[in-house]
Amino acid sequence: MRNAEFDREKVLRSAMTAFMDKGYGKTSMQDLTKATGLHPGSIYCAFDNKRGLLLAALEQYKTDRSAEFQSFFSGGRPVLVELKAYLDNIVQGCISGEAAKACLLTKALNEMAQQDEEVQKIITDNLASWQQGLADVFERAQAKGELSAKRDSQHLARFLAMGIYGLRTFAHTHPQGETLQELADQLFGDICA
Amino acid sequence: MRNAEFDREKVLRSAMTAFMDKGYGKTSMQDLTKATGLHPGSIYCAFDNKRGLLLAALEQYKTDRSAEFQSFFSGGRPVLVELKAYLDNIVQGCISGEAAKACLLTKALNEMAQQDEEVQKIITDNLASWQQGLADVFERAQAKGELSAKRDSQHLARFLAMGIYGLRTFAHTHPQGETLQELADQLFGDICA
DNA sequence: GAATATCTTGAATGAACATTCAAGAATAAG
DNA sequence: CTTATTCTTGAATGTTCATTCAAGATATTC
Repeated sequence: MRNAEFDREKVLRSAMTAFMDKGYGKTSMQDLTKATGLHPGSIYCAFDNKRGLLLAALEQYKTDRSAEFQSFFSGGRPVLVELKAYLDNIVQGCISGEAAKACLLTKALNEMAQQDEEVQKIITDNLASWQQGLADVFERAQAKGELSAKRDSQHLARFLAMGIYGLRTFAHTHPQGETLQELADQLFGDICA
Repeated sequence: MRNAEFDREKVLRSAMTAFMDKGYGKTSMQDLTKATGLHPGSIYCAFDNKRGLLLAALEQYKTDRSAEFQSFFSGGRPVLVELKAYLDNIVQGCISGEAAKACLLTKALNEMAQQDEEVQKIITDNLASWQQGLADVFERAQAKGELSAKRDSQHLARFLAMGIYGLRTFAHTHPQGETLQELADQLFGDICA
């Protein structure tokens, strides 16, 4: 007997950032061995192949981001205050340029569209549940009377999701943090008016 | 003496769609010879290499989209009506799924970010001039009294550009046309309120 | 119509890549 | 300590890819 030596979470997180930096296609197996510290054989033993490593990384990404989301909306403060903090955090991520200014999901979605149906389904499912999370937030804000119930929470969530997608792409063209913060503030204001 | 036999514009347009379908990296030279009808040697003679073909395709894309933009804002109708038609046209493009629902610029930008500085600069310059075009439209609407001059035209253009980027990414996850049209209408309404 | 310049063709080249595998190393069980 | 099991290692494999180039084809010029 003998146990695997590597830390699965650490490996998946480094694979994640490698994929985010270069994209799935341009990330070579050599890049991945360097990033993870694993040798090719170990990767193939643990994850089948490069695509399997992507799938596992996506799973880990989902776990990590869900936890992050929960921590932002723990309920200690007014819902809209929590939402504002969440948005500001996204803006900061765009500014710092960490991991090519894109989340793994949207980056991979842009790359894989119409090429790998299974991956695409995993990604869109993840994004849909994130969007549902936003809808729940709006629902809660409306239930607590912080937000007019005139607009449907699902509508609001869709619009915010669209705005966040757009913000990330916009960040690629405008690295200036001030402009991004302004846009995010306007987005927040339009939704919570 | 002898002149080149192929139609440069046709070749570049087919290269454009090939790059949009698969992305630059995953579009092989074989794909490109099939799409353009040119043999490898001809491509290398005319465009130096695969990257050169991308650069030329980007140039053609800029020309084509500029012409399209001008045709939408020719001035025959109220500016805001023209703008609405322009937005609806983008929504239709997203629905039909033509060319992976993304414009070549944003698709390539997502793929090349932090990898090819020259290509990135060309793309961001193109996007900046498109955004300036939108700002000019808002300026004109304000000058004609169709739109309140309270908000800066540059601000409005930034917000609309962000919305359109977001709409395209959103379309990847939600193929339903109804939702996209709703989002576009809300975006238009928020801006031209 | 001959000469010349240029373009076209597609097989050949070498590099980069994902993947495999057999040998070696390390741990656990007896 | 010995044996059995599993993990690790990294060179080898075969494929795919961008790129090159020399031979062949075609148009223009004189």
